[in-house]
Amino acid sequence: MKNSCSDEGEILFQLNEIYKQMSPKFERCTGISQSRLELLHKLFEVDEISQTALQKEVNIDSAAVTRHLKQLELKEMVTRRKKPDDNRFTFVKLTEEGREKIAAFRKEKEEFIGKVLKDFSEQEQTQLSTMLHRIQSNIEEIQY
Amino acid sequence: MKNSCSDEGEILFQLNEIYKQMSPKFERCTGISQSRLELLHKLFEVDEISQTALQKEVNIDSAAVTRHLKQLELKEMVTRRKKPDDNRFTFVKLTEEGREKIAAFRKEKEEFIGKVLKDFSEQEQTQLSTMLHRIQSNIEEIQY
DNA sequence: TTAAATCGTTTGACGGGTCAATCATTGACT
DNA sequence: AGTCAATGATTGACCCGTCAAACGATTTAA
Repeated sequence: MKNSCSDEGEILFQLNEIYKQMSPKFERCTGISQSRLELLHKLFEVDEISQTALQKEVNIDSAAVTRHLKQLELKEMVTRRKKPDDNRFTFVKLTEEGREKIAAFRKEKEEFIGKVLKDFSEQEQTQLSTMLHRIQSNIEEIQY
Repeated sequence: MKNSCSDEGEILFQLNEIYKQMSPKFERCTGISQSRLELLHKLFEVDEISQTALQKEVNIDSAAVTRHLKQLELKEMVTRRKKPDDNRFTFVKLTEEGREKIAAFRKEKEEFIGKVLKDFSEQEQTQLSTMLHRIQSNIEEIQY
């Protein structure tokens, strides 16, 4: 009750601010957006995967996935082809060039993460992670 | 080093997920977006304010502020007028209707926050808030 | 076998954010 | 006074996300 104006609201606000401040810096430092890098990471782990399968791994709309992949195709980081025995599916795959570039992105990302979590002990990190997980669960339970 | 794949990366990922999952739910539950509500909150605290002054309080682009205010004006939640002695400025002010509506939004927001932080003790909340502040500071230090 | 339902993908319209260019107004300088 | 710079607001182009509608391909059912 009485703390609703001190910490409670503040935390939501902070989560928001962190996101808004971190996203653009991440993009500048690493040279790629978080969403797109996440997409590439998933592609890195597999050989070839259909778009919907990929979409389910990442938390973004299938429309957005299509658009990302189109642009990545233009940049020749991925190739796409129809699944031979079921033309509804399109398979996506990293190009050699793509695989190489990802390594560089990963490195930038690691550096970035290190800066964000500077001065956090391992213990603090797990503690924070646990709390964030609890928040995530709470959010999941909220129904519209 | 060795924990870079366990917690470190996970935390950034979580912060992202929380934002992406929370924002749409917030909007559905409260009936207004976080940014717009923040704008209204600032307006609530003052009588009349110029757009740039408002923009500096909130962490969004002045172009976005202009667009928000135009829409809020259409909905008759705010009024805008040129500053008499310096026509470059436009002053913004809540309408009576606007002030009343905000009360309702606040209530919805409080409820929402309660759900997000369910089962968090007061101590845990301050602990979390402190850590988030540290992260914010770290982010601020990062230069492009 | 044809009609309907389903599935994966794509597209269009929209909301909301950024940056860069522009406009009107005002202030400062000569 | 007249020019030039600074300031606040606006606009246009773009990125990235959503939803809903459409489209082709395939499967199901009559």
